[in-house]
Amino acid sequence: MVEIDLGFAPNLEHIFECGQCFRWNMQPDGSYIGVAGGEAVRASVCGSKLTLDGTDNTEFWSNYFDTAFDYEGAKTKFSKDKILKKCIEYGYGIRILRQDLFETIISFIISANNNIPRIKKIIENLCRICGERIEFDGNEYYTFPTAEAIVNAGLEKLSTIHAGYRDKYILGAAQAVLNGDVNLNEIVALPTDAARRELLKIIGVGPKVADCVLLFGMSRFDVFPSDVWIKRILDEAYNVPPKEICEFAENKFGKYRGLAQQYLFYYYRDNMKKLA
DNA sequence: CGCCAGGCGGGGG
DNA sequence: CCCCCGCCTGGC
Repeated sequence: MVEIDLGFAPNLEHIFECGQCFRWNMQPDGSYIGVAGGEAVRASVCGSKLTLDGTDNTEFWSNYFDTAFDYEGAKTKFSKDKILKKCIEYGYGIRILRQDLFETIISFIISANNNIPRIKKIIENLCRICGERIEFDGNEYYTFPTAEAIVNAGLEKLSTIHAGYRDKYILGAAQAVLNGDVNLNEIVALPTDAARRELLKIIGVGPKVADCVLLFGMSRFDVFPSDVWIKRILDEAYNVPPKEICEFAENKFGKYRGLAQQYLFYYYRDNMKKLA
């Protein structure tokens, strides 16, 4: 078991349901089971700590939950804005997970023009057909596949994961990573704008997917992913039209604007749901 | 049945 | 450069 001290009582729902990840599922007892780093683990809250059953790898999971970043400091600065303050009070436990880059690219290619329940199903199907089987707590789970495993599966087999027209994008991205056309080790070393340009070369990766990859797979907090929800939210909350979102976010929220985006998104998505 | 859901690629103006 | 259309699939 691994214990992680996040400085205050963690809120798993805030972390896992804010739209950044697809492989964590709430259990009947309120804990979450997820797969990352080749391990399946159960995350639960124990007092002020996050505990992970099924692993001894403190180093990996401390990095995954980004224990180094000063969330309290960022939240204090953000709270000068009344609207953001309200969002932070609602989703105070949000953290940006440091997810695997390749997994994030493939996952957000799948996310395009899609909804979360279906995205999760497709990713689980993908892992089942070409990930590695692992066991945890009497059940079977599958690791996220390597680029090589996806290429070896081929398009015909990939068509069975029900990704629709995205299956060829998944295959193409995996091929590009495998043959070196896309070099992930080089991309992570690039400044954000240059890294974005490289990501946009991948067929199936547009501006929104690229920004999600930068934020969730590369911890670049200086991006502000803008999807239909964020467009609605910025119009409603700040009266900012879509074309001005990028500039507005940079000026208003500063270098950690990607984190601000998560607080806004989490609050307003729940809030707008209730209205419907 | 039609519509659309946390975009994107491709084609035409 | 911008805009517009079609798109796999599943749910309503």
